[in-house]
This record gives sequence, C-alpha cells and structure tokens, in this order.
Amino acid sequence: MSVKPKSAPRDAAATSRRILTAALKEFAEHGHGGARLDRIAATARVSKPMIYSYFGDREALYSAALKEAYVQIREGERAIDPERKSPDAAIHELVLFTMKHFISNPWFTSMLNTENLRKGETINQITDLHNIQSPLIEKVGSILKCGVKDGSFRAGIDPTELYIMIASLCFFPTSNKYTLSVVFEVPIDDDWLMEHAECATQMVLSYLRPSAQAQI
Amino acid sequence: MSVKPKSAPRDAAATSRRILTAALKEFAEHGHGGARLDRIAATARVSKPMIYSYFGDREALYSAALKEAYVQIREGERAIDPERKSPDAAIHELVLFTMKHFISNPWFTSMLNTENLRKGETINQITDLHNIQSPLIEKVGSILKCGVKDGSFRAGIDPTELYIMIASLCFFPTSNKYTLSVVFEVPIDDDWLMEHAECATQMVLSYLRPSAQAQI
Amino acid sequence: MSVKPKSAPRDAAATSRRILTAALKEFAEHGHGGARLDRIAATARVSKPMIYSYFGDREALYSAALKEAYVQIREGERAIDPERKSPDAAIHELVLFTMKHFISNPWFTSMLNTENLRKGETINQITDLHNIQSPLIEKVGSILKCGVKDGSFRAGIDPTELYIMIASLCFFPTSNKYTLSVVFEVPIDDDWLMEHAECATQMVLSYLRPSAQAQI
Amino acid sequence: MSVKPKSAPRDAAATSRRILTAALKEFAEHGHGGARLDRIAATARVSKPMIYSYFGDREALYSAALKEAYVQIREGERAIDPERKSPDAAIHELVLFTMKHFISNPWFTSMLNTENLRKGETINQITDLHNIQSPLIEKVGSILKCGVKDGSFRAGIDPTELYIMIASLCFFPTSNKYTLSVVFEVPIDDDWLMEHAECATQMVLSYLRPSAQAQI
DNA sequence: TATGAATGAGTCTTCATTCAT
DNA sequence: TATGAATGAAGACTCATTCAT
Repeated sequence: MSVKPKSAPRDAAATSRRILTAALKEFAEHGHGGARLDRIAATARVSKPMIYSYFGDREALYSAALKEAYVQIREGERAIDPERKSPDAAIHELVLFTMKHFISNPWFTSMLNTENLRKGETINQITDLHNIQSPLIEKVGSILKCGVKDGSFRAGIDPTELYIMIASLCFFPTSNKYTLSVVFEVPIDDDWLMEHAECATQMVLSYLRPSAQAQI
Repeated sequence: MSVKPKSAPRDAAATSRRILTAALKEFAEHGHGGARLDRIAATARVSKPMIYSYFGDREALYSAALKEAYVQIREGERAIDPERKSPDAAIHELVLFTMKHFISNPWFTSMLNTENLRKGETINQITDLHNIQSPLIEKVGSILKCGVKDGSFRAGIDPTELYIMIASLCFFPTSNKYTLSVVFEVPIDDDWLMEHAECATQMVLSYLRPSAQAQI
Repeated sequence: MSVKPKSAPRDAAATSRRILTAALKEFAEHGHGGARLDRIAATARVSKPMIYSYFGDREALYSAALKEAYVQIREGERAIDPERKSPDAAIHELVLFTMKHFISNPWFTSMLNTENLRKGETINQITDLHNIQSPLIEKVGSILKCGVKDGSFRAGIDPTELYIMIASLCFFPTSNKYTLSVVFEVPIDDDWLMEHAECATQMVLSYLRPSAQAQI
Repeated sequence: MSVKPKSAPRDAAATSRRILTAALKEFAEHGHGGARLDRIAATARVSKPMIYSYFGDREALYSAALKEAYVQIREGERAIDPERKSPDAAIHELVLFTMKHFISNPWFTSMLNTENLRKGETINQITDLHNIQSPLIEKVGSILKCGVKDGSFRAGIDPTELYIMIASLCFFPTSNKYTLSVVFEVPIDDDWLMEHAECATQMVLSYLRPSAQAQI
C-alpha cells in the first residue's frame, strides 16, 4: 500500500512550484542582475533545463517570480479583518499588521526594490492587474467610513493616500534597516521596528482626528 | 616650474572624479549585480585599466560610489536652514525639501535600495561614519526644541525617530513610484509626489501637536 | 483473427514513415549540424522517444534519411522512358527532366550538399548500394547506342561521364541559385532554370555530334 | 637588434586575420550549424572572447567568413589571363583553371553549399557586391568576342550563361565527389577530375562552334 | 506502444580583470 | 600615466538522450 508522495520527482506541478519558490528567493536576495539560475536550480533541486522548459527564459522566470511575490503578499493581507473593531483599534491593527507583514516577508520589499530599480520594466507588462492590487485599500476605506460615522475621524481622507502613508511608515525602516542601522549607529531589529510601528500608529491616528485641520 | 593644468586629460583628480560619477550613475541605474565596468569606463571616457589603477577592483569602486552617494546627498542637505522660521513652517519646509531631494536625486534612493538588497554588506565596513550621517537630525532636533518652547509641539519626541518618519513618508512613494503606478493605476509623477508631501506635512504636524497623546 | 488497421495511430509502419519524412525534410533544410530532433518529432507528430525506438540515435536517423533521399529520387527517375524517342529528343527530354527533378525536389540537392560537406562520412558506410544507383545511367547508355547506330551521335562516349555532365549542368544553377542570384544580380527562378536547360541541351547535343572531335 | 615578429601576440590585424582564416576553415568543414567557436578559437590560437571583440557574434563571424571566401577566390581568379591565347586555347585554359581552382580551394565550394543550404540568408544582406562578382565573366566575354571575330565561335552566346555552364561542369563533380564516388563505385580523385575537365572543354568548345545550331 | 519529465554535456556569450607596451 | 589586447571563469541557454510511467 504505497502512499503517493506529496512532491514526487515526476510531479510537474510540484516541480514548477519548487522552481518558482526558489526563483522568488533568489531574485529577492540577489536582485535582478545578481540572481543566478544555477542557484535557483540547486535550491529547487532540478536541473537547469527544467527551468527553461517550465518558464521560458530568465526574463520570464523573473516576471513569474514578481507576480508570485504579489500573489503571496496579497494572500497574507486577506488574513486580517480589522473592520469589526473600533476605528482606532482597527487602524492600530492595520499598522502593526503591515509592519509585521513587511518584516516577515522581506523578499517582498526586496522584489519591490528590485523592480523599481528596473523602473518597473516588468511590472509594466503585467496584464492581470487584479493579482497585484491590495485588498487593504478597501479595508482602509471602510475603517475610515466607520471612524467618520462615529466621530473619531475627520472626513475627506482618501483611502489610497492613507494606505500609502501607512505603507511608507512601515516600509522605509524595514527595507532600509541595514543602511539605517549604520547611519544612526543603532541596530534596527524586529523589536525596534515594532516599537516604531506604535509611533507610526500614533502619527496616523492624530492625522485622522477631526481636530487636525490643514494648518499651513 | 611647471604649472599644474586645471582639468587636462592628465589631471588625476578630475579623472578619478569622472570615474566616480560614472560609477555612481551606473550602480544606481543597474544595481550592484547589473552594473558594468565597460559602461562606467565609457561614461567616464577612460580605459578600463584606469578604473583599476584608481580604485582597485569592482567591489572597491562600488564602495567608493556608495560613499559618494552619501557625501553628495548630505552636501545637498546642508543647503537648507529651516531653523529660522516658525516651527510649523520649518517642518513644512523640511518635508518638502526631503521629498524634492529624493525626487531630484533618484540615484540616492537607488543606491539605498541596492545596498539594502545586499544587507548592507558594504556599508557595514565603512569606517568614517561622519560622512554618512545626516545633518538634518540636528536640525530636526532644534526645530523640535523651538516648537516645544513656543508651545506648538509637544515634548518627548525623539528627533531621529521623527526624521525617519519624515524620510519614510517621502522615500516610499518616490522610490516605489513604478510599482505603485501600476498597482494603483495612477501615474505617480513629480506633481503627485509634491502634493503628497503636503499631506505628509499635515500628518507630521498633527503628530507633533500637544493635543496628540498616546491613545491606545 | 484481428484485422490490421491500415493507418491508425498505432500503425508502426506509418509512424516510422512520418518520422522518416520529417527527418528528411529537417536534415535537408537545416543540414546535418543544424537539424533538431525536437522539430522532427513535432513535424512527425510523435514524441521524441519514438524516434529513438524506431531509428536508434540521431546518426542512424540521418543515415536513414539520406538513404530515403536516394530511394525517393531514384523512384522519380524511373518515371521517364526517353528511349522510345529519337536520340536527339531523348537527350532533350532527359536534360529537361533532370532539371525539373532537381527543381521539384530541392531536399535532394540539399542532402547531397550536406553529405558532401561531411565528406561522405555516412554514405561511405552504406552497404546496399543498389538503392542509390541511378537508373538513368542505363538509359543514357541505350540512348547513346541508338544515336550512334542512326549516325546522330559519335561513338566512344562514356554513359556515366555524360550523365555526370548533364547532372552538372542542371545541379549547379539549381543548388546554388541563392548565391548566384546575388552574384549575378539576376533572380534565378524556375523559369530561368528551365530556359537554361534548353541551352544545356544544345551543349550536350553538340558534344555528341560526330563532327565534334577532340580539337586541342 | 630584435626583429619584429610577423604575427606578434599583440598584433591586432594579424590576430583578426588568424581568426578569419580559422573561421573560414571551420564553417567550410562543418557547415553553418556544425561550426564550433571553440575550434575556431583553438585553430586561431586565441581565446574565445577575442572572436567576439573582433567580429561581434557568431552570425557576424560567419558573414565575414563568407565574404572572405569570395574575396580569396576572386583574388585567385585574377591570376589567369587567357585572353592573349587563341580562343580555343583560352577556353581550354579557363576550364582547366576553373576545375583546378575548385579542387585547390574546397572550402569555397563548401561555403557555397553551406550558404545555399541557408537559402542565401547571409549573402542576401551583403551590400558591397563588387567583392563577390567574378572577374572571369569579363574574361569570358572578351574570349567570346575574339572567337567570333576570327570565326572559331558562333555569335550570340551570353558570357554569363557560358560561365555558369563552365562552372557547372567543374563544380558538380568536385563538390559532390564523395557521394559520386560511392554511387558510381569509382574513386573520384584529382586526376579523374582533371581528365573530366578535358571532356568538359570539348563540350564547351563544340557548343561554341558555328556549326552548332539550335536543333530541337 | 507511447510520452511527459528530467538531465549531462555542451555551446554561445559576457565580464571582471590582467598583460604588454 | 594610459590603453589596446588578451583571457579565465562563469552565466544563460540548448539539445540529444534517457527515465518512469
């Protein structure tokens, strides 16, 4: 009574997946120009020709890895449901989640950096955009609505703009932790980042308060 | 008594500078792994052996370019003097300046991304740290002090932390404009970014207000 | 008592034939070094392992294709029967036929070129020579005999030699039409070639005339 | 007193020439698809990167080799000057020369075969056609004129057409000697070919005679 | 019989680096 | 100082061939 192994040598889907995972890791760790197909093959435990047979050439593999990065990160974003909490708590959760998400998935920020270094050459050619759009925008929108309704937040805030600000506050110190650590002579580790997320939350909340009016 | 020619072909300093500028451009545009010494030589109008004789090997050249990126960016930062304005106006100026600075010097954000992709491998070995530390931290500190004194800002804000937040709000949309444009289906150009800087200013100011207390 | 299906997918002979035809096409079009087993498999609508099970390795397949080229070309040559005409008309028909034959079966001249590029490495190992010998030699022989008998041709002409000359006159412009077109800046198409065959006929006939004696 | 060696290691022109010669040999011997840059580098005693630095890529090298084949063969053709002899002797010399030329420069026929296998893909893109045009055409023209004038040849023969016929008679048995040897079970060696050239001369001369009129 | 999956062994090409002048 | 010439080492990609089912 032999059990079919979950990722048998001749399981094409599993092989393809192993390659994709390895490619994502490699491109994230070494950038577009620094990635090596040899290493991807080794990590995925396949021969190099397999990569070509499954994905085409290097460029196509990079493109697939980039898409996969978005797919996986968006997948994770669907996990949270801050809308059932109070607006303040929801924002808090959202900021902490975003920070944690960037910390736990450093390959995503790396892929973003890599792709932006390339001026979006590849992402510009992606057609199925829904894969890369964030479900968080909608969630931010409904949190804002709740907050406005119960008087905790002021009106007129654009969800996308707010989301970009939250992402900014979490992305920059995470993505640049190596240079920042040296520049400020302070090791920026996960604890530091999570502390920072609390400050960021305060900043966001104070921005949302009705008392915060345009002052300049 | 021979007169030293100011920028003749045999002017070592000028040659070295041309190489460094070209290297900075190349590493910023193509990343660490994608940069090509051929192109650097061509851009600098020198032969490849010159690069070796002036800088050593590729790694050393990259290191020099990274340092140069900080030197140049810090140079630019010394240009502003927001301290003589009102605290609010000073913060406003600081945020706008930071955004403009990132926009005008995209090679700097690129170098940051590139170096962080490498986990700071090179910046970790830099010894003369003063080159890379920002004069803005001090300026933020004195702005904060003024603001606290005249009652516009609350006390207890760490200048470094605040600076990181300002930098975050400016860096993320600038550095990631290519992917963000696709993800949000909105072209993120310089105008958009400067508009965004106004919102960021509001956010920072509301965070600094005495009324903004820790609320969660 | 099972009935053998005539050309079903499981008809080994038909499969083998499809492979052989595809191989002949591929080797003729791309040469020995340029042929690709992938393309042969695709053209023949079989999987690559089939090729190996039917023919062995690449070399054996090439050998089979070369033999097949001769088999097919000789088959075509059996179609004409110029012997019943007048000797002059027979020569005329023979030359025109040869030209037309080369034009209609370009893969044959290609295979000849390919194999001669390889210095006959493969054809040298062919054992069943009768497959590759031309029935036209005999026909040339009997035409010559008739012509000598009725006084239109002189005696002492070797049929093989004459056949080679006729083949030469038809082969060269057909096989080299691409380079010749460029060199002479004249498009050498089928019409040009058939016109040329008329001249060739004249040349051959004048050579056969009793009045043509060795003159130098 | 050191003599500059004729083909010093750092002599770019000599190196380039060695590569070209080696490439011509390799492409002629193995065809377009069968040629190996490794072998060319080895034969030319250079490293592979040199090939790229001097010629670009494989295709460009092939193109250069093809041009070189024509240049060299045309060079050889300029050596003969049959026009000062009697028309008959001139034709005789021309045919023998052509045969000898093909025999002595087998790489030329090989390159022709190779390029025609590729349907002239490369020669079609050659722009400086004068390199590949044969000086023999003119010579054939003036021989014909002399012959007509002194009554040995008939009028109305096109020099190009005649040249193609002479080339045909010499090219076919030379280029296809390997297959012909097997097909006719006769070793076609240089002696055989030169004998054959005598017959070819007779054929050409009889074709040129005023008595040879269109007869069919 | 038939084939999708897999790979070892090349082949072309690039690039950082050094040599010779 | 300066550079054209040269290359070792490695990377992307291909292809004939075999394996497992």
